[in-house]
Amino acid sequence: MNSLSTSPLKNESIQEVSKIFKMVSDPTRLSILFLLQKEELSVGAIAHSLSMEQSAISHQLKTLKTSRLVKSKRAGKNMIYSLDDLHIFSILEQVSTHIEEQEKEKEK
Amino acid sequence: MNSLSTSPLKNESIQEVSKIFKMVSDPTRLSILFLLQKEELSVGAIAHSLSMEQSAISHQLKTLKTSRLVKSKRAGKNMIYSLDDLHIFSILEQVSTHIEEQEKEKEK
DNA sequence: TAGACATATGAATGTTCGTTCAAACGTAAT
DNA sequence: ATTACGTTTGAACGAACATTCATATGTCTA
Repeated sequence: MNSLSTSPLKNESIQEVSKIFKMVSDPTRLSILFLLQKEELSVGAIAHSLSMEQSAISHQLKTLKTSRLVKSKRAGKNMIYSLDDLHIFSILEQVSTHIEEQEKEKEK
Repeated sequence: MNSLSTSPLKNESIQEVSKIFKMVSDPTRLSILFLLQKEELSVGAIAHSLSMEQSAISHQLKTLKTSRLVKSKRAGKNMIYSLDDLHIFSILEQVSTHIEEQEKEKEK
């Protein structure tokens, strides 16, 4: 695929960029990232805040960790998760702004 | 879900933001957007450039159009597609930068 | 060490999604 | 009108994925 690339990115990079986007394309994972932007949290705290099962959150945290977007540390019985990639947030904020501008357009 | 939101975005907005990210999380769609950043192109030209079937490209262009990321105009037998949303590109560029920085980290 | 609590793991399920194939549609030229 | 070309459309297939359930692992306390 993409044998005649004219993009500014290498073809392998296209794959990596899309992987990053895939991580934040799931509402649950996106919500987790927004929560962690404010403060580090345990799995249970995230699950409670999102009204979802601990297992589901744990699974998603694992994928986020594999993608190096979050990191974890143990605190007694709890596992505390926090953002491992702060750069991702300038991106999230930019998209949020994007959305807000489109909302305003719709109202016209 | 997310009944006790502490995020800076409304819960409905989380859904919308993830939809945008979903659009650019597919390598084919992402490649199309990068191609169109350079110049407007027909369906066949995109398909040839990516070494994919026209039908597959056409399907993806439809979803991109529905999401208002691209627009189309007819030129004889051809349909010419171009970007409809320029804002999305400052985001793509930012992620590209993000990737490049991570690549450098890996080399250490 | 036994029990309770927090988290992780793996299998199973249902759904979403990208691609392919075949056929239809639209346009231009002969 | 018929043919050729470019594009679209819809059904079908298979792969990817998010969630759930049951179970296992790890940690603290009594």
